[in-house]
Amino acid sequence: MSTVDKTLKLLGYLKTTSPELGLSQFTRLSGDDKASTHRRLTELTRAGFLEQDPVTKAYRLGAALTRLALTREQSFPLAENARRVLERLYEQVAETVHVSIVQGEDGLGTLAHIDDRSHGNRVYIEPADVLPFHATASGIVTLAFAEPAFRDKILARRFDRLTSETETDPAVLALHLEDARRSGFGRSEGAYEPDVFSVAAPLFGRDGTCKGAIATAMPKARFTETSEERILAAVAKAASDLTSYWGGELPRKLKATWDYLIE
Amino acid sequence: MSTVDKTLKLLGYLKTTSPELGLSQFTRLSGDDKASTHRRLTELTRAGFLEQDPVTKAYRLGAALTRLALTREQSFPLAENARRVLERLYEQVAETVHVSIVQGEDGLGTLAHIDDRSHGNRVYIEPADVLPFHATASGIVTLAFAEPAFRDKILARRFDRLTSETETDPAVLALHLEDARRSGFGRSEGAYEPDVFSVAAPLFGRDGTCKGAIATAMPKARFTETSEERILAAVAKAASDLTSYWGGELPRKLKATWDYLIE
DNA sequence: TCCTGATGGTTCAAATAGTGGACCTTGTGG
DNA sequence: CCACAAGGTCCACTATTTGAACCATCAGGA
Repeated sequence: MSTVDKTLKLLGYLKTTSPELGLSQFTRLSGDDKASTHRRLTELTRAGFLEQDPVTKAYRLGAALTRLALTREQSFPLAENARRVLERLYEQVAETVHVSIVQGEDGLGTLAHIDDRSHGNRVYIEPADVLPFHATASGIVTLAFAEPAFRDKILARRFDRLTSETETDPAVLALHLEDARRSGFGRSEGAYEPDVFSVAAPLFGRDGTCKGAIATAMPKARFTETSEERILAAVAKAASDLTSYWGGELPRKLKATWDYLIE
Repeated sequence: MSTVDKTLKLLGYLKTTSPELGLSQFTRLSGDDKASTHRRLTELTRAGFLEQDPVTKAYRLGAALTRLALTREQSFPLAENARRVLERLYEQVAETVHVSIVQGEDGLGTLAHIDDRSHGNRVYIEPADVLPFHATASGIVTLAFAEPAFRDKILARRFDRLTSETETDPAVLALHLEDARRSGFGRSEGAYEPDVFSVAAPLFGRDGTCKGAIATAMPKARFTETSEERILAAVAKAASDLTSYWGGELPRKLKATWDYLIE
């Protein structure tokens, strides 16, 4: 493994659950010795990828990342396109909608969302939440269309039970993935939050890989046989649009599957 | 210079003006040989910091950056805090307001903004624009409070004349910086866009350095002697608030200067 | 008071990982 | 059909990275 790899890997240890780490913690996590870890951290800090708290000496993610992400966003406006597509989708489904993208191996991070404002009983998005792969419609469908190697790595983990409906058995989850691959949609019925129903469709980037999902979430009661086809069609259309805005393409199979929905 | 440095430096060559570069272009820009450059690019691609277009073979900034920036934003919600403070500021000045942060050596990138919706004659923010240091209120005040080394590096450049009012003489710009340091405010009178007046105040991060500026922009005619003090006070208050939300502190001198405005 | 075991940080000989000139392949324009 | 520039690869040589041992500081305990 190259030095650069080892150095960049350090950034990955900083998560929302542990946004600041000290030298010793990095050393333990990486399994390398303290001296090398320290030099790597110093290099990242010099480059602006990390910032060091002058008092506690702890390291956190730095401004250079924001800057580069901003540049990326300006050149290839993923979030802006997402927002545009979400607005159209929201007009059609009148339920909370969101676009989330893969965040390492933890789950999905929300890139953009619109909260429902038309119903009394609505679903809120907590934008800081990381959506777990196994318990959300977005997670399931993303995994279903992800690279096999990545999928296997995730499926090899232990899954938390978040509600009484959460599926934690890898074998059953694999069936759900199979189902998502067949239909093009991920579904979750209260697996993440009780009583919340959600449908998600995959999004693909320029390199053809699945980058995340677009989804809508609503109280279970409002997902009826009457509304189902309308909602699925709207979500599929949105996923197809956003994928092409992102410069990607739907896999041929998926396009064929959705043919009857997006004409 | 370490390998990691050389590798990370490659990311810096991707800007909004050249969002995609090929191997040869990177090689020329870095001055290194092709083989090393190629290996570095490959490593960055593997780590997700770059993406390679499968057809053109060109490299662009990758999804890992968005992911890490998202994590940073969730842990230390710079943009969210910015938006909150902007809303308060907008209520007070009822003009277009924005927060922009240093983007390498090119200028400032806009992190959040609210466009005026109360006047017929209003100023629009183009969020993709990079605000040059020499021609905007935000740029001037950021430079004024930046590290001397950084300031000198920027001042050593050639400046473009964007409007008939743009100042391009480094000596005169140095005086403007002096002025901004004294008052705590940067000003621009049509130097970026004709007829647009703007006032900006500096923002400081946890490490005590100036990260960017908060500003309001309006048609020249609406910045009058009557409105001036109200606007300055609101901007100063907003800068002070946002700085402390960001975990930073105003330099003691500046705090004293603004004392009469923010009590 | 003086241990003990954390923390962050530094040193330098040994060894590993990075370097870059030369080379291959493909595609475009003349 | 050639020349040139593009992306990419090879491998002997060498410079950078490595990590055990080191120091300084701090907090708690006997």
